[in-house]
Amino acid sequence: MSAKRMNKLKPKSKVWFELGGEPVFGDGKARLLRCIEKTGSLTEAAEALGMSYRGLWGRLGQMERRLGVKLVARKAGGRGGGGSQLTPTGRKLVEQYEQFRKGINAVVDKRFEKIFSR
Amino acid sequence: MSAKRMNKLKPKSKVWFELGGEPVFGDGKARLLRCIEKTGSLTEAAEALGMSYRGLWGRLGQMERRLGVKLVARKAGGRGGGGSQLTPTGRKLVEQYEQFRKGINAVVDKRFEKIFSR
DNA sequence: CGGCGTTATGTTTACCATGACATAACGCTT
DNA sequence: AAGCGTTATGTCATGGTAAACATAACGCCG
Repeated sequence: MSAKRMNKLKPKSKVWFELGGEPVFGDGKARLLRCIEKTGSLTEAAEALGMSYRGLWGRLGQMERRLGVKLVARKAGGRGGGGSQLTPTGRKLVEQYEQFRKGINAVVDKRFEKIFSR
Repeated sequence: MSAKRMNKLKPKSKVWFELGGEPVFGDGKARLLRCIEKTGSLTEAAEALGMSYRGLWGRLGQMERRLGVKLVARKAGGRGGGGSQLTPTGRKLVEQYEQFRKGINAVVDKRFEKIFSR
C-alpha cells in the first residue's frame, strides 16, 4: 500500500494573459488563431479543432471584445463563400504568446525534479 | 484606436500535480490541508475557507482516493467531538508542493517582461 | 436571379461541478 | 443513558459552461 502511486506524480502548468481580471489569451486561444491562419476559414478551423462553429465564433468574439482589438479579418460571401485570416495584430499577439510560453514547461519540470528527486 | 488596452496585459500561471491524467494537488488542495492542520478540524477549516463542510469533505476524500494515500487522520467522536490532523505523508506532500510552487510566479513574470518590454 | 460556402446570431439543451439540506454514526464526558 | 461536537454520506437544487439546433445575411459567380 501507501505512497507507491505517488511516485508517478507529474507536474503540470498553465499560463495565460489577463486583462482587468479577465482571461483573454492562453493555449486554447493561441491554437485557435493558428488554426484559423492555416485553414483560412472559421468553419474549417472549427472542424479541425473538433469544436462547433458556434463555439469557436463565440470565443473569438469574446476575445476580441475583451482585448478591444481585431485579431481576425473575416469576410462573409464572395468568392468561395468568404474566408478569414489573421490581422497583423493577431499574428503578432500569437507570436508573442508562443515566445512567452516556450520553455515554461521546461522550467517547471526542472523545478519539480529538483524537489522530488530520489 | 487599437492596442491601447493590450498594454495592460498581465501574465498568470497555475501549477499542479497530476496522476494518471487526473489533477490531484494544487493551490486549493494545499490551502485546504494547511487550514486543516491549523484548525485541527474539518468543520472549522471549511468555515475558515468559506466553503461547505460537504464540499471540503468531498474534495479531501477524492484527493486521498486518487493518490491512494491517507493525508488526514480523522477522528469522529470523543473528547471535543473529535478532530483531524495531517498525517506525516500529508505534511510532507504539502511542504514539497509549496517548495515546488515557490518562485514559479517570479519566473513567469520575468519571462513575460523579457518579451513584452518596450 | 439562384446557388454555394462562409460568416453571424439567437435559442434551446445537456451536463457537470458546487452548494444546500438532511441525517446518521462516533466516542468521550458527565 | 444523555449530550455535545465532530466526522460521514446521500440527496436535491442550482448555476454556469459548453454543445446542439436553427436561421439569416453576405457577396461573388454562372
